[in-house]
Amino acid sequence: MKDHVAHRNTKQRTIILEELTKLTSHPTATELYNIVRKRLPKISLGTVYRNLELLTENGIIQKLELAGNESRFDAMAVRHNHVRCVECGRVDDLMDIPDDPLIERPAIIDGYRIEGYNLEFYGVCPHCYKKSKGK
Amino acid sequence: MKDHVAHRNTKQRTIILEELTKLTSHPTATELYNIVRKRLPKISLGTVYRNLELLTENGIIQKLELAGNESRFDAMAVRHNHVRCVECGRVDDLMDIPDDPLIERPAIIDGYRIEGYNLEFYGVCPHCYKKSKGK
DNA sequence: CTCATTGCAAATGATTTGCAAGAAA
DNA sequence: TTTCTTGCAAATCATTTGCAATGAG
Repeated sequence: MKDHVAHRNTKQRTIILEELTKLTSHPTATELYNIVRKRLPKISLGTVYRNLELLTENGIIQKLELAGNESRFDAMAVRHNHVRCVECGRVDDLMDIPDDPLIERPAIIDGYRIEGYNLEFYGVCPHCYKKSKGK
Repeated sequence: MKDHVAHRNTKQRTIILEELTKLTSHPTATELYNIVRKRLPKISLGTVYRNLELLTENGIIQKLELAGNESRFDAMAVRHNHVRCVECGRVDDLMDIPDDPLIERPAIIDGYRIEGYNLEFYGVCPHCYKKSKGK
């Protein structure tokens, strides 16, 4: 979209990407904002949103738009699936699950030019399962 | 959740379900509100939301929580997949696509008790494709 | 009578945007 | 310089909620 525009290397952008890369927790924009704030106390949440959007457009990071939930961000650009815990909301990677059966689908269904799909598993994470057994 | 509570048959609830059932367009709450308002001019958007939620909890209708988009509602309670047009936002049913390959997955992955998944295709609908060719 | 439900308005929560000041290139 | 970016605050958008009044059973 904006391939022709010169993007500048700002301190903010660099640190946002650095901190996101350190995390495997798929933070929300606000969570990442709170982390980045430790290094850049003056940064604003709006800047975090703008940069995450830009990095996503450039394919450097991935935006996980979870059904009915706050978006989360993933520094791993390689496509892979995710599981969301219905209890605590955490999101984990599912590297083992191949997404091939869906990729094989025809590119045109019912007249639609299919561009892709969103697939998201949900369930109870090990931690919350352990807690619920304690009841 | 509320199986023990007595639900009352209100005019509002009846008409909301009636109108939703007439539609195959998977309306948003606001779209349905505007339709229902023709029969019940005093109804409020909040009432529409509350009833759609209740009907969903009771398994009478389906709430489609689309990644990063407004929720839409479907009077067909039988599970089936959907495609969303990235141009105009409309959502259509995909009755032909079986979702079996995913159902066969193990119930526990990486420690997660998998309860289900959200799968949503996206692409360009026939109508928008026709328009874009005209450029 | 009771209490689920409604209409209304205000509140919430996530995300976006307008704008003047600041900083890359 | 030029113009992309930022910080800040206000705006937006979907959805939820508090509350007094209403109505179904």
